[in-house]
Amino acid sequence: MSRRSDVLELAVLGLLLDAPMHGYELRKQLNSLLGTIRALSYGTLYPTLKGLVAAGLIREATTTDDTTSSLAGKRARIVYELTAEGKERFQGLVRSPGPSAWEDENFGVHFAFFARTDTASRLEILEGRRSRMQERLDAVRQAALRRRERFDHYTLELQRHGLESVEHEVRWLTELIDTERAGNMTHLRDPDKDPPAPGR
Amino acid sequence: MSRRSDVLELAVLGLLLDAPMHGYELRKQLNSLLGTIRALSYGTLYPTLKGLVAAGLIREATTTDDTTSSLAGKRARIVYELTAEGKERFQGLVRSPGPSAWEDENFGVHFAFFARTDTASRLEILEGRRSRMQERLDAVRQAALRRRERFDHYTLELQRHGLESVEHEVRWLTELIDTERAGNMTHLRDPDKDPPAPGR
DNA sequence: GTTAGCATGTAAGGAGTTACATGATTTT
DNA sequence: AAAATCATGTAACTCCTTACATGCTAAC
Repeated sequence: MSRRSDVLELAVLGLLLDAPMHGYELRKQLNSLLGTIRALSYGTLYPTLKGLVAAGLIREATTTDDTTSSLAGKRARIVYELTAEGKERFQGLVRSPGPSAWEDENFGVHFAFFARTDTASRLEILEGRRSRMQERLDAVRQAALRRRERFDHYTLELQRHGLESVEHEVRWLTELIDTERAGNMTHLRDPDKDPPAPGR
Repeated sequence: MSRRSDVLELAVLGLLLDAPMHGYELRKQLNSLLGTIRALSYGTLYPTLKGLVAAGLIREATTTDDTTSSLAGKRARIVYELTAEGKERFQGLVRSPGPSAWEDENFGVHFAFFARTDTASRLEILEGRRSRMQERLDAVRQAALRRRERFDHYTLELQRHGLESVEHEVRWLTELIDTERAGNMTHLRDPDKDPPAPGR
């Protein structure tokens, strides 16, 4: 039970799509993926994994592979891999993201799996995110106009820096959108037809 | 009961220090203060206010002031004001911030009340924040070096933009720190001796 | 006179963390 | 042999949101 968030589900499935992994390793990958900003705890991760197993999206890998060292079937670690349903679910999550994908907390994760999607989905997320950011710009600018009296030097400085950061992100997003629209990603293959070579 | 977070307490006390207010108004101020990023809900705010009253830090203002319109003592709104203990508590929070002040969620609130502090406290927060940001830079850079293989184009792009943003913030912080150290804030008065004129 | 905004509140629940508990393996 | 790190898990708790419930006032 205990409904897990879509973004965590997406992240776990996405990582397991690249390679089967056990929980501990998964957490490290997850934290480096999220840019050391969010540090997901075991108290969240392990129950989530159990939930995903119960939902039939992942399974415990029975294959006792000894790629790491010479421990034969000791079963200290539990390696998880995607089921067919899990792969489908991942495609579903990554292809029809919905508004939550352009929230601060979720955008990064969706972006990180862009290589697993198509141009349409990428554009949906990038453009949604840009709209969000532009709304934020408008809101702050209007607030600044409405009452400039009650803000002291520091508050104004904070606001100014905030605006600058958001403007910077908007420019970045615009560049990415233009590149996607142009479609001349000569250095990238279409992940639908020809998925990029996995890690090792 | 229900221990409230220090940052929320700081924000509420800080706003009430400027002017007594009722909950609804407080929420709007709070949200514009936090740059429209966090939208604090009533479900958090009102219980917090009750908690602060119970703790003796704020009180319901008995003075039925009719600055807004001609509603005589109808008691639709509950205007809160700081007690002497509340003012002390605010000074305590703002003067000895501790490590939590340079976290993402709290830094902005502390910064917004810089005008109510002294140079030493400001520098403590600014320098702590800058250290945090530099640690983050180091972590990402090392992660990028350790395994450059398994990152695809998009992941790298996300990482690059993240680095750029954090570098931008570090430069900003450095400027602010230099200004504080130089002490030539000629356009600002010392808030200890001569607090800046409140809103209206 | 009804819609929109002001204003206050509560109950239930979501999404996570912290702290704890356990044991195996690797390094010093 | 001890310390560090790997690895898995649970229980309690925190902080906050959502959804609901209520009533008043301003605008159209």
